[in-house]
Amino acid sequence: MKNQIHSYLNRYASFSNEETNAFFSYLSPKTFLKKDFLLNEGDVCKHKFFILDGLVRLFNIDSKGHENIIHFGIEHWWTTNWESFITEKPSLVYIQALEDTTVLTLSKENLEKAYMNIPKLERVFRITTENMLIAIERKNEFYIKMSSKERYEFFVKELPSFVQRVPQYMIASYLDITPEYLSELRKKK
Amino acid sequence: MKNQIHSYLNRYASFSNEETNAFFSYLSPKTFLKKDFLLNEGDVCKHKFFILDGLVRLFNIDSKGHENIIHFGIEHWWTTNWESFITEKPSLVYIQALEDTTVLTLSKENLEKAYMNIPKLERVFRITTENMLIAIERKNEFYIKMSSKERYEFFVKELPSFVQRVPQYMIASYLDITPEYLSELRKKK
DNA sequence: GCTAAAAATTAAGATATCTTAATAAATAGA
DNA sequence: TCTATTTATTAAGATATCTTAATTTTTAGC
Repeated sequence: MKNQIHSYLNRYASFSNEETNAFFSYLSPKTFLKKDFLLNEGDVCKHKFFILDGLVRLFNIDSKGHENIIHFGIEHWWTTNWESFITEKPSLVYIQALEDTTVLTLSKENLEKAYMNIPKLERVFRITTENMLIAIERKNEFYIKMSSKERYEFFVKELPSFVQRVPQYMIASYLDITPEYLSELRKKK
Repeated sequence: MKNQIHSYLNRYASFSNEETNAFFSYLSPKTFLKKDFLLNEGDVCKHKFFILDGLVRLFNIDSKGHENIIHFGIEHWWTTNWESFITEKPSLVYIQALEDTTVLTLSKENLEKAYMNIPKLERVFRITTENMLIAIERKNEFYIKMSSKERYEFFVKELPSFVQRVPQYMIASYLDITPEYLSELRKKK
């Protein structure tokens, strides 16, 4: 567990064991059962979650009562509702475990303390945020110009493990396709 | 000019005049005429641009020869092709001035030096990157579930100055609508 | 002010995707 | 193993959006 954190930090700057320990002390492990909510709509998101094991989805419910999945999160990803976490406004989205999921939670309070005590962390999170930005932009660019069918094929090719672990109707939601139409697309193929 | 930078930096941490000057020394001003390219497809993006005055678009050209606008950039925004800048791979996109545009350029080399000499900058860019992430996610969430018509109305409401400064067919491209269909939508309204 | 180029509109027909509603298949819990 | 619940499929009709191509309007350069 501490190893995972140590190697994570050292990808972007050099951290001594003491520094890793210091950062680790700001984290607390927590387990969520399948279907538990890591974050509820309306609550302020006070944590970042580093997923050690499991799978979560971030979604909202629109005016028609439909769930729209915005992201999935899996092992070794940080997940949070950025907007709520940073602005401290109530979350418009839910984060829910799709499998039993173990995370390390990092509160905003602790994160600010960590930045103060270990300034090098600014660099780590600056870089990981940049990487996230790239990932999101890349996804957008691909997805915007692909048809529903192409999006699905791309998803299956790039993220086959999700196809195993996530029900099809949730993948449809993530790809912004109705489950019925996705079903048709799969038949045609 | 230096003022703009000083107040920009001090939004996120406290910088002395000396520190601001030090950062400023890493920047060089440059002017692009309307239609000039700040970045060409195929080139590695070696700079971030802080726009002092003017307007640019970031776009690519798809397999059918159509231009797809991904972002606009205006005064007081940083613009760059993140993916190419960070990974140092050839850019898949163009950045082009839509008006005569004055920028401060910051090379990757200088940025790394600046991070070394003024570590507080890590914090500034960590925070601005987070803000960008929020902005992109917010845009995605809104846009994904809006119809073409709603997207256009939202754009007009939120960014009226763009409607003045950018030709309609480019707004259509940004909103992922054909110019013909946007024209119909405007008529119906 | 005139002309060429760029931008916007119009309209008809084509297509992708959605909606609804019913049914079938798969899965989880007792 | 059985039953209830969840998930996936099917099909018909509706709709949003695109494609193409021609026309009009606006803008920029001389």
